[in-house]
Amino acid sequence: MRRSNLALVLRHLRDAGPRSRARIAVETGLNKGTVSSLVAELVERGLAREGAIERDGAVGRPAQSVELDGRRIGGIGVEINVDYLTVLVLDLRNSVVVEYRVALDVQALSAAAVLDSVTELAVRALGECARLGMTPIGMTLAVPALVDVDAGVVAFAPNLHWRQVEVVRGVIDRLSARTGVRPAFPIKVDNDANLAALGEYAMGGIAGASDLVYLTGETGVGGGVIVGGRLLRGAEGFSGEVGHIPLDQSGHDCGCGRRGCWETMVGLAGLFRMAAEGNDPVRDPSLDLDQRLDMVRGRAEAGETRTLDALARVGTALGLGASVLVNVFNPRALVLGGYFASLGAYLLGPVMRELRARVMAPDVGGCRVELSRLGFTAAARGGAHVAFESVLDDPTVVAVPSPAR
Amino acid sequence: MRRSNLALVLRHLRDAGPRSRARIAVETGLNKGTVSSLVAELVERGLAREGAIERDGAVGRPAQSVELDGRRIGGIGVEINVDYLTVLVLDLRNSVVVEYRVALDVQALSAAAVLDSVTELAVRALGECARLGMTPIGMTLAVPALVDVDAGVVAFAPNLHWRQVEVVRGVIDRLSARTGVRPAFPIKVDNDANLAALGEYAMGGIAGASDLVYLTGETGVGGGVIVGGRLLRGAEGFSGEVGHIPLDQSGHDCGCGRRGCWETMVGLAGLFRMAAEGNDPVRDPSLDLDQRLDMVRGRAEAGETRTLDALARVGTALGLGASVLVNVFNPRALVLGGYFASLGAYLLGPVMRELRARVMAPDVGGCRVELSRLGFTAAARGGAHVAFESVLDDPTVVAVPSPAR
DNA sequence: CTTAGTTTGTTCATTCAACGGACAAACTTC
DNA sequence: GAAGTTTGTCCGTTGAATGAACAAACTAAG
Repeated sequence: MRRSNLALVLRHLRDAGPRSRARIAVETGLNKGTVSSLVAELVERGLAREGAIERDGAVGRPAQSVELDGRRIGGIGVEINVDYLTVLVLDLRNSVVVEYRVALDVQALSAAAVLDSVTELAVRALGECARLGMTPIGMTLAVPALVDVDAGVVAFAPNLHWRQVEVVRGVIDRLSARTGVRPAFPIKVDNDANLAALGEYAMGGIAGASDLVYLTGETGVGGGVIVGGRLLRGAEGFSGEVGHIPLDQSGHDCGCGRRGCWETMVGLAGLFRMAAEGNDPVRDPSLDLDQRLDMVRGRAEAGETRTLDALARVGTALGLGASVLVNVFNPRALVLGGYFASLGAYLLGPVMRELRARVMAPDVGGCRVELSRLGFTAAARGGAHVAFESVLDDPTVVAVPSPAR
Repeated sequence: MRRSNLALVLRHLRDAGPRSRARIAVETGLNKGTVSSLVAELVERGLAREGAIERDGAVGRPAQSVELDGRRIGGIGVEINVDYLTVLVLDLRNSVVVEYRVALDVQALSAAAVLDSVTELAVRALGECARLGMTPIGMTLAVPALVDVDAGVVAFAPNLHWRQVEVVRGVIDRLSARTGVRPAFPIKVDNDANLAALGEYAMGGIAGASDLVYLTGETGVGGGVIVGGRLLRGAEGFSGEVGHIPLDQSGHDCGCGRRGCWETMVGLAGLFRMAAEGNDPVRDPSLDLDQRLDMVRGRAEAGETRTLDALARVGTALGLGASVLVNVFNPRALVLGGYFASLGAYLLGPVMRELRARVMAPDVGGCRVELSRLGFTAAARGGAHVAFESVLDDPTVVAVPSPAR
């Protein structure tokens, strides 16, 4: 009971912002005295603090504002992707406190070597946390893969060439070896699109939309879905496989062995194929992906017809597939991430046109289409954020600091 | 606190079956004394009762079994479909207590006339409840339509030719007029496939599978999805629109104005088109649907090639579309209802073949495919069942009967 | 047949935490 | 300067879960 009311007040403080005890009492339906006691405990645990005195000219005694104190605890998010690692620490207010990003050719390295690098960055981040007086409360790794979340194992990551990698155990062992103690916080792995969807939900442009579909354009198409404020995982954790919807039987061959899968139409390979001839540097697989994308963007900005045409076709195909998801989920928002976001200016028009034409519910079912503003940090942010769920559900997991010496 | 623990014990009793107080205490983590007190209150409210004394040869004092007492309260489910009405009363243990079914050409009648008939049947069902000493606890109407659940309004029901029908208000007004008092229980409307999905979840062959996709084959294809034990509704309640996934651009024209929608391939019209020539009675729209379906089944049983071929093609198309949903949701079960269930013997093979070929997760993601055993009562059962959710969430909504005179 | 051991379910004193009301503090308004 | 308002704390009351003790109803062993 105490726990759930502590959680209630803490969540309210986070969602509604700083406010007086009296106002919290009215808004949560709790008693004033109860709120005082709960706030005192939250302050003691370093999760809340008193802010300014609101002397705003209203009659009566001025209110002593109470606000979220994020600085005492940190959530750590790690993203392992094809050519980079990101480690990022968030405070309870979702501000980025620490961010490291290093280029790493993950495909060329063994999983063990990659986890070594991850550990390296994590140790640096933990050191920085300690310096700032932050207690790390949890760490989540985002991987573009089918992930067995409960076991902490990456089952299959085609783009990393990983199969059955015990990520959680690997990281725990390495951190223990490096620091001499087992990490005191929980460590998890999850699919990158899932975590990015959570990141968008928690701190993106449409934060708080409790039903949203996140699509990320990379080599393939990744999907993450929030339903009723909770991440859709499915019975075995394999949900969100949207890339292989068969939308064009006469289309191109897909890596999955079939024909005309959605990702052959809207994945990066599809874009490059449509945008340029075979000998064009845009289609040179030895070049850096970002570089090739930049070339596409440059040509589009210059008004090159073929490029614009390719983008329009990708946009139409994106809208076609998105309409399926919008019909099925009726989300409040559709968030486009990955390269869909960086080339969004050219895709949004066709996407909206398709959605308007194909979504059965009136006015696209009230669904807004947004470009991700979190860019490539969405997954790491989502990962860092999940650590806070445990605190938001039960604030007593944050220990009361031992009395001053 | 009291409420949530009452709910905890009641749910446990329903899900786990009859058992002693001591066992409930162990299994719920509550104190023995607390459980005694909670059970006493549940008995007082007529939701539980003492059963047999379990003298099963074990050492120690024999256990006094406690079981769910469903008989005191009833949930009412109504299904309004193209050519029939069903009204059905369920007790808390999901047994059918009363069931009425009448043929009604809903398309030919005004919405007002249909609601009159619904009221007629509901009054009969309420009378029967009273005779059995049952208190009606809620009533839900299932309609094949886009429904605004919060407003209690059918927004659009193409097959009934309804648009913006205030169903809930209409039924409340008519019941009030007929009985002289406003109904004391909440009345709701919802989409039929949604309610059927809930019915399958609560009492179908795979009851308790907290992630399931329900597909019903009728004129079109209806979809209902349970995610994490809760019905997927979407931001505006328009989720589950699966019939218009564009799977065959070269296909037939769809009523929605586009081409090659999934339901042109697997809806009844598609089946009849593939199974017979234009002048065949199977394609005579003036005949009864059930009759035409019986003809198809008869020919299939007789081994007629063209019919079997058509069923195989429908099965393949069904599996193709289902693979999209299984990839997106990764459900524990896919339940086929409507005509998919009655002709399931001929569809299951091709469906499974497609799923195995197209679902990315290993072994179809652990998804079982089941034919609905609730048949055409699934939606009404689901509707009757939703009334119990409020009791299961807060058992105090069932009043303590006033002391004996 | 008696005694010991086990399990069930109730009773009761204790404890935890929310609630309602009283009240002091700190303001504005008249 | 008095009256009115709003905030936040204090404190006695209340509702409900807990733990321990205990009676009841059995089995098992000698």
